Parts: sequence; C-alpha cells; structure tokens
Amino acid sequence: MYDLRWIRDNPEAFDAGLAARGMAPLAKDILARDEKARANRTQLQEIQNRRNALSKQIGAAKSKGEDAESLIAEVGQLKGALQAGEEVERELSGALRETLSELPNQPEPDVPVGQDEETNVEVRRHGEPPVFDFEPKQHFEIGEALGLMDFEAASKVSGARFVVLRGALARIERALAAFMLDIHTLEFDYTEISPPLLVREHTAFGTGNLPKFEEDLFKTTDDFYLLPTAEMVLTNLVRDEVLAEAELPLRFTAHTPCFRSEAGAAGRDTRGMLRQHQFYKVEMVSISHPDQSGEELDRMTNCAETILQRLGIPYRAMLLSSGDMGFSAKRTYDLEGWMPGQDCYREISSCSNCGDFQARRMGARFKPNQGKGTNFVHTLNGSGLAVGRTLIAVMENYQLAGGGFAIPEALQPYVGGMTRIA
RNA sequence: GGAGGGAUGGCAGAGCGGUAAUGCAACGGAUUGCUAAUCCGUCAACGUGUAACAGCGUUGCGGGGGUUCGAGUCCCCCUCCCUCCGCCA
Repeated sequence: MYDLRWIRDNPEAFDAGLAARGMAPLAKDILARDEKARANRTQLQEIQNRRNALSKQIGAAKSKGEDAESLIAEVGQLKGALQAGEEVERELSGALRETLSELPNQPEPDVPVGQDEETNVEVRRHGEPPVFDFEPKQHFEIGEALGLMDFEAASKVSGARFVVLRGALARIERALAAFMLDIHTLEFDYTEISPPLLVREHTAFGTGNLPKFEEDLFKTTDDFYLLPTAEMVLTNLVRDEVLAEAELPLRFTAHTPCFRSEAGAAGRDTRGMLRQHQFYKVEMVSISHPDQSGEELDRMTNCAETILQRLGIPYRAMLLSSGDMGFSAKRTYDLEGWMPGQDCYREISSCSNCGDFQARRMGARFKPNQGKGTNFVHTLNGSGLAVGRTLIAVMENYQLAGGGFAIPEALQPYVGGMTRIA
C-alpha cells in the first residue's frame, strides 16, 4: 500500500516503478483524484467548524435561558452541505484507497527490469550438479518405483495435484522440516511458531494476497482462508502493534502446510509433486527496522542457503526481475535447487523484502528511540525451505543406480540413522 | 449451539447529550555536582500552512447508518474479543 504523500512528492518515481511492473502510469490520475478529495475535505472542515461554533453558542444561550431559535435555524441550513460533503469524502477516499490497495510494490532501483523470469539475474551458484553413470530419473519415477509415493491413492481421496507419501518417504519429509526448524531456531535466532492455518480476510489483505489474488486461495464456507504460506500469519503477528525500536528485529519461523488453488497454473508441472494444492513449507519472517531490512534480507537468504548447503543440494541464487517479483515485494532472491531428473534448476526458496508495503496494510509500526511519532516497520519473508521440493531435490540428487536414493549425512540423525532408501 | 459481558490514545482506565478525565510509559525542555525526584510541554490521523518548525482547523472512543443545534454517551445493523453452560480431540 502506498503513502499518498509519497506519491505526491515523487510522481515520476512512482510511475517508473509501475512501468517496471509493466503497468501504465497512474500518478497523474491518482493525484488529480487526491486533490479533489482534499479540496472537498477542506471545504467540509470549514462547514464543520462553523457548525461547531454555532452549536457551542446554542449551548451557551440555552444554559443562560436565552432564546436560541435563530441560531438553530442558521445551523440547520448547514445540514445539507454537511451531509453532501461527507458523502463525497467517503466516495472519493474510498475509491482512492481501493485503487492503491491493488497496486504492486515498487521494485528497488537496482532490481533488473523485465517482464518475467527471462530477465532474472543469477547472482551466485553453489555446488556442482552430480554426475551419474546412468540416466537420472525424476522424483516421481523414483518414488513410485519404491512404492512410497502414491499419486493414485491421493487422487482417489482428493483428486489431482495431491500426493500420498508412505513409510520412509513420509518420515523423511517430516525429518526435513525438523532439520530446517532446528537450524533456524538454534543457529539463526528465529522463534518457532505454531500458528493457525485458517485466517480472516483482513489478515490476507495485510500481506497483499487480497483483494487482488483471491482466486489463488482456498476459502471455507464460513469465510476463512486457508494459509497459502505461513508468511501470511507470521507477518500479521505484528498487525496493529506499536513495537519498541529495541525489540527489532523480530524473527519468526513456522512449519505449516500451505494450500494453493493455483487457478492460473493449470497445465504446468502436472506430473509429480512439484506443484500441488497442498505442501509443507518452513517459513521465515523478519520484522525489521527500515534501515536494516536490506541486510536482513541477505541474512535471511543466507539462512535458506545454509539448509541447501548442509543437505548438499547444488543451487543458484537469482535476483528476480521486476516482472517476476511478487505483488508485495520490492526485492526478491529465489534459490533454485538443481533437479537432475529435469536437468534444470527449480525454485525451492524465495526470500523477499517487502519494505513498509505490508506494514502499512497491517498497521505495523515501531516507536523510534529518538524523536516522536511512529514509523512503519519493514517486513521480510522467505522459504527456508519448501519441504516438498526439498524432498524432491534430495531424491533426485542422491539417487542410486538400483532405484533408491541415499540420505544426506546432515539429515541422517533425523531419520534414526538411516543412510539410504532402497 | 445457548446465555451474558465487553471494544476509549503505546498501556491502564473514567466519562451515561454540551470542548475526550486521570495514571503509567515514552519523548522534548526546565531544574540539578551526578543519579533520582520535581515542574512544564509533547505524546493519533488528516487538512491547511511552513524552506522546515510553529500556528490554525477537522476528525478520532471496534466498523457502518440514524436521531439531535450538538453523540464516546440515545436508536438500528455489522464485526471481533471475553466469561459461563452444552458438545467435542
């Protein structure tokens, strides 16, 4: 959500940001409407001022037992103008707020400008893709052959884009989550949260998932939304709060299922468990001082990279271009894990700095040590990591000639010392 | 599901038709050998104004309507929270 005054002061920057998002300029239109709303507000306030003054006189006159009929008649004449002014105020500022709530965040100045993932920039690469003396398989081939990954069973109960994991594979999925949580909480100062999985509309609005992306969400019959990501609930932990500056940064992590209707993604990645209606994810959220959010994003990205490194999954870090970034982000790094079965890198984490964009929508502020008033915090979120996709990456990168796969050393303590699945 | 109670500034908490008490915290200043204490002010948003302050004004008592010259206060609708009962992992 934008600050109207910022747009007033920086109309060119505002339009440039929209252009980077592939949108037409809007500053002129918005500012014209803003000016109209303000003119009306000023006029309304003058009328209110007069009404208040007259009402005070009426009160004074009546308490002295004097006749106030002429004053009452005078103030009565203001009523029509007053109501009209209030009506216009509601209309104009409501419409303006609606327009602003559907505009994506401004990319940071050095974010590459482009329409889609083609213009993303690789900033790092870690690990060498493994070399196999056989044709590497995709995860679902491995999983199905082992009898531990069952798409048919899932479709019987829930239809397409679900999976049933059995036995050791189910355990490894659980172990991966525990492994990730331990690192974030024990080494990186994140506080583990076990949050609600159903949230209300205002929560989804706060992170920017509503009003524009309702079709991506599952909604219950009594108007709850299922979490599409724990970001939604972790970030909203500071909704309507005024934090002390000394409390910052706050860091939260949670392991939750994520539910996505992915209405627009029909036909993409239909095989396997890469893109499903439900998956587990360990999420990180930081609530940061505005001056520190850039650093915090690097730190968070490093937390996610650490997981990949410990698991020995080769990956590359991409700085997303303006057109590929999410609605609320001003800067995003995607981590793409190497998938030998697909012979390419696939997104396994996404870490974003949203600046004050979400904080404005949620009313999340802090009180600076010096000076008065409050400022909006910055919010960041990142996957650390998507558990389902991490499982896929482990299976494919550690696959063995006989059809099974090895278990990364770092993970073995979490699966009772198992070293391989055959 | 049933019955009650509630929502007021960063927090606590009055106010029951006539300018939003008071306390705590915070910030600025005064005072002070230092700390503490004390005193004064500030302490929400918006509009207007300013180079920036100041100043002036409006709104703000969960949200939206209404009554009234005037609404935190009266009426109607909605949302959320709490307590008790019932059911339940």
